[in-house]
Amino acid sequence: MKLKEFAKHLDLSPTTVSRALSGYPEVRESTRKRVADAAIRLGYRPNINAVRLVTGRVGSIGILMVKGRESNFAEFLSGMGERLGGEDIDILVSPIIEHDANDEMQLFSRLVESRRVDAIIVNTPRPNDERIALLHKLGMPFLVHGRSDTDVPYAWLDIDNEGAVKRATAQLLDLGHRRIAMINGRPGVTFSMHRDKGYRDALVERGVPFDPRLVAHGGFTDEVGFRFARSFLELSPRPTAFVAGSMMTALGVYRAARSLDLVVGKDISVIAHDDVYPYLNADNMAPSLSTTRSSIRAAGARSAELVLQLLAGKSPAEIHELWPIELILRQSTGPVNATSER
Amino acid sequence: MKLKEFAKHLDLSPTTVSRALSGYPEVRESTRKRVADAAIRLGYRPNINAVRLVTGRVGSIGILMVKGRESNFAEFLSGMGERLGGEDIDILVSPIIEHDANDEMQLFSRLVESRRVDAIIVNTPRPNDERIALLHKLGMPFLVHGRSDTDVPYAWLDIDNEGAVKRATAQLLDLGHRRIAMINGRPGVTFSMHRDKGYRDALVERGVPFDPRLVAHGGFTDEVGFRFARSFLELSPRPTAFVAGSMMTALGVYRAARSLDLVVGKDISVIAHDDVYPYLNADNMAPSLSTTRSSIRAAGARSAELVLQLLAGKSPAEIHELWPIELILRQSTGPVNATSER
DNA sequence: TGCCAGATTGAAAACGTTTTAGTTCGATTA
DNA sequence: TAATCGAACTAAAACGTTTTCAATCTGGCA
Repeated sequence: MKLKEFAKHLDLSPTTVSRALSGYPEVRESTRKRVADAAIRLGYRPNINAVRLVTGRVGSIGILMVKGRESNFAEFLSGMGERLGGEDIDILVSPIIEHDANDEMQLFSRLVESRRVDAIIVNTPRPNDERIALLHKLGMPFLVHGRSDTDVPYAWLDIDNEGAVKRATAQLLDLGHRRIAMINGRPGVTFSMHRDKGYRDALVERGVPFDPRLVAHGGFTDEVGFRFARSFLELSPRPTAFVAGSMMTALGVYRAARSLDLVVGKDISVIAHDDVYPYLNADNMAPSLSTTRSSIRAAGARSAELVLQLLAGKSPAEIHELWPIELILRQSTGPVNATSER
Repeated sequence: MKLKEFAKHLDLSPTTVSRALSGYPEVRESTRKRVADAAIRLGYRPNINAVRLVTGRVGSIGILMVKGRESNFAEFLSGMGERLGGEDIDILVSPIIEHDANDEMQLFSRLVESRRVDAIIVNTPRPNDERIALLHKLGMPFLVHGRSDTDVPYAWLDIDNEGAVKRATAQLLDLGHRRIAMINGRPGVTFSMHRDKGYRDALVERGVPFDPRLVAHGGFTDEVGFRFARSFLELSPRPTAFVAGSMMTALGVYRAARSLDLVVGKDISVIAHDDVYPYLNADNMAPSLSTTRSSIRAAGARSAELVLQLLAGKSPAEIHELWPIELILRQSTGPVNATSER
């Protein structure tokens, strides 16, 4: 059913019908009602592509899905979904095969130049991220989940990674730990660097020397957590505490401890960052895991909201949100244990 | 840069330029090359919405994201991405807030009637799924990931859940287990029913009586696995083996066992279904976990391929794929242990 | 030379809306 | 009474492509 045909049914012009459905003021209330009812009854719905062409607005937000970053991606996405559920706005997911910076830039250009999306969400930025420069140059509204380090003004939402890790590390120092291992995220991305800084700052403040051999970088998997934890625990003297980048990494650390007959919470302490997955819960781990906690789903929901504000005309320079992170102590942290320092 | 302007630069008509870029045969090779080069140099890209309007093709595949089903969703999505990476096709994710069947139907109607997508993927179907009936009626191409039980012809890709669970259960029976608990997925969806059937059939074939108290249904979370496993293990006599619906559930079972000082692989046996997540690996669990294994990411990739075939005109009735599942035995399964039967 | 087929190219219609620039009509104002 | 105004509506242009139909050009052949 096309607009023209539908309008004829109603004995109105397409103009009036279009205005009635879009809620313009210059149509009589009774007419509007009549149109709205008929639209439902006859099942008329505007062809979205015609609308997009003529208005220039697309009604969708683009986001890249990079292989290997999907666990967080899903949570973030469904957070966006929570906010966007009622709105008439879709999420356009552009899959990207390799994490090849060039490919990614191409994809952004395509998204922008072919007018597929009204705005874009950039995730896991690096310092001086060229994606940010590109989008700024192209004049496409965008929100960065995380932060970069660049002259370009941009809208962002980030959690206080530095503060969180600093607090976690300080907590472990307060418990008497001096050899604290850090299993961080992939190298080169801003959030890993912020976490590194939080870790070092905490050590420096207490006058504990920084030992680069106790810091590792890698993806957020059980496997990575296990490997690094094992190799750290083979050092002599070995670390008595771990700061882990994710729940998955922490699972690996737990496993490494068990494999060496060490008891988490007694022989070694662990604090991990918890992105809050629906299927895995820090309280439920054995022993329960101390965490710095921040729901990535909430970040997704808020990001969607901020994008809407951006689209409503708010200046990117006014959109900067840094979320504080709570530290939740559970059973995986305890005072340093003399027998375990070997 | 618009087509008209771009064509003027080249001293050609819009017609010829359009044809050159779309690869029609009636344009001279030298002209095509000239156009293609200029397009890159000048950064011309057709306005996708104009193209969509005039061709009626949209170049995107729709999929609903239902809250609470996201862990598998991400893997499936990134599988789709693997296949769609090179194609000029996007994935449109429609978030849906509540798992309210009515809402879901509305959303499907919207997707179809406003011409946002060329095809739709339906996931986690129920028997006699009304979504399938709707899409069939509306004439929208769609692929079901999983199976329903309906008269409507439809294209589907599914794994052999029934066979997998039957084999897993049979294996446990072969090891001498007689009281085998089953922690299945959510009730009412087809795949859970198929798994239930596989479980029962295996018991029946060996003449072991079916005990409904040993079967539970729930979401695929650590929490659910733990709760059910605990309550099963408090039965008397308690089960000596578990069939778990997912890796997450299995983590919960492991935890329940540890909490009761039972050793997995000796005191109790566990076989779980592994959807193959990048961040959690059956080999890496302690003890390593026996699984029925099928990559949901691979299913996503293949689904994308099948949708492309559907769009190329292949009949839905010809698209039926049932994937066999391998059973991989690791350390979590062992012969029934006399001391553990209490 | 004149004609024809095939190879290229172009003009204009079409896609289905929204929006601009009116038009109509009754009520209000001077 | 004539002019003005505002409310409600409409005709037609515009959005940026693809595609249909037609025109032109080229070389081969009689």
